[in-house]
Amino acid sequence: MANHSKAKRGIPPKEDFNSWYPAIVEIADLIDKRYPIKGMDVWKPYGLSAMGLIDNLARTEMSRTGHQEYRFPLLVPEDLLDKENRLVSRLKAAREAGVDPSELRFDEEESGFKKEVYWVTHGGENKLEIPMFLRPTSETPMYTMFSLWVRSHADLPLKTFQIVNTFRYETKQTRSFIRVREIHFFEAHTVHADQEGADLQIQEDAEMVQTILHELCLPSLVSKRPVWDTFPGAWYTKAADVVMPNGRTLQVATYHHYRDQWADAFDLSYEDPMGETKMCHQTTFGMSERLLGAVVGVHGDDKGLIMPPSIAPFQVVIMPVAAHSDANVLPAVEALAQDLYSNGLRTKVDSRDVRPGVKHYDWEIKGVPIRIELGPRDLSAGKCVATLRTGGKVEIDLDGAPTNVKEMLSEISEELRNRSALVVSGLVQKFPIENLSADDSLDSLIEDGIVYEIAFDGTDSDAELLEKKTGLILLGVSEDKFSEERPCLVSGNLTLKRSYIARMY
RNA sequence: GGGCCUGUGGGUUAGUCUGGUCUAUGCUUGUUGCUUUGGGAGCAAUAGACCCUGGUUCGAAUCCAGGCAGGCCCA
Repeated sequence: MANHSKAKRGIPPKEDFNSWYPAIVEIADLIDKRYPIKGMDVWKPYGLSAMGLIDNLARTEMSRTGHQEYRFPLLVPEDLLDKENRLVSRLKAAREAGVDPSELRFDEEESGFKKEVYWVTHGGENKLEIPMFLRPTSETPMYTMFSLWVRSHADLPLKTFQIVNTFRYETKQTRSFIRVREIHFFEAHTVHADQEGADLQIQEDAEMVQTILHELCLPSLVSKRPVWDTFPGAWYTKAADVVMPNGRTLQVATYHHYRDQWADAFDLSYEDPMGETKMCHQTTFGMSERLLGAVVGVHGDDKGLIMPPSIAPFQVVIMPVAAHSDANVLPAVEALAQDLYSNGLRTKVDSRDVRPGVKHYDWEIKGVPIRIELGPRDLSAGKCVATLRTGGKVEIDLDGAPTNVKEMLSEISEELRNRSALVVSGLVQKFPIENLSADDSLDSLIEDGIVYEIAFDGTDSDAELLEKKTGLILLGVSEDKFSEERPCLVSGNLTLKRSYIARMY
């Protein structure tokens, strides 16, 4: 009977993550994938609401740190891209010139977004003189304007952000929230007088990412990306990766230090107090609906989603029970809802005319943290029954319910943090051998779905060997260094650098 | 970039190989009525589909070609 009911909604077991994930995002009514363009899903109210709450976590952080929200146009004229491409190819040339050729990777690709954008070539019937593309990210449009806005040191720092949709013409397999063609994108861009200003900004970004991930109850691995994986035009790139239950890592946030490289390309300079013209230093910080994808993937279970209370569209759902047999039930439910609501809790009353079990299952699938039943029996006792999505059922007094509920919500958050930390600690393991050479066979040693921790301090070609042999990708150098030196997996050099290799989304 | 597979009501599925009683099956969902309400109740009625275009054929969901859409694997 119990098994039959699961099959009804068709949720595959979470063990089978590759089937579970795409099923649950639709069954929980976050999105509808049936729109006939690959990688472009329709956001449904429940999903959009959760995403909006995530956006607000970001907005809160932005406002706390003195960023202002802007909105730039969607279309970018092609000629603006030239600046960006010149910058990228110049940096690439410089890098190749300054580096021992043996350290270079063989598979250097053409940089920039040129091939990955959607083009607008016509206005009505007329072909456009200068084609335009849909922003894949907004450096180009923003910096074009920044160079008009920034003139003096008094204009700095300029701290901006926007939350907009961006577009990438993905040819690879798309997955809801994880790899999409229309991206719900958060991007913060800052301009500073000098490198120190930008350095501090990068620190601030790192803190904001951790604050947001804490709210979402998600652990992460923070790494400085390898040079070849650095954002085009950036001095360096750092990223936070969340380990999904199938052992693949999902990059959920990146922040880039540009130094003055982009400023140079966009003529972004200012006059300092001495009257001298100087180049600006810049940073960017980006996140997307991948945060929601990580929440879904990490916290959900066989029964459905589990929403962290901070972004649950409904933190509490109240279900009247046997309201037909006692006229006092509905008013009591309304009073309780009002009490919770006025105490800042996102509350929903489910008074649908269906059996209580249906309501339980529905809200369980959607991952509502707390479900409250209130019927004649409770009413006479002045109590109600609260069911936690993380497990357990308790009776609570109607008097002072908001305080109780808030406590339970923070218990749920803690529980989610503990659970996700436990899952990750099982998925991240030490590499099976200490020294890797070209002749080693790893087939029997490397386990599918595991993130490996390694000591690595090799060249680009060492990294290439490592990636080829393992079939995994190097995330970069972790913020979290080893406490004592260890030999690099490939080169054998002693190092403190801790790195991870994994299959990435 | 290379290879493979699949398109049947809102969802899922039978039928396709071997063309014809297919007037297209079951489950689920939707709607209506009765009934029921402390974890997916029941009965009845009703609604809803062969991706598109062309071809082969007396006859196409079924075979062929192209298109569109989706999925999988490898680099």
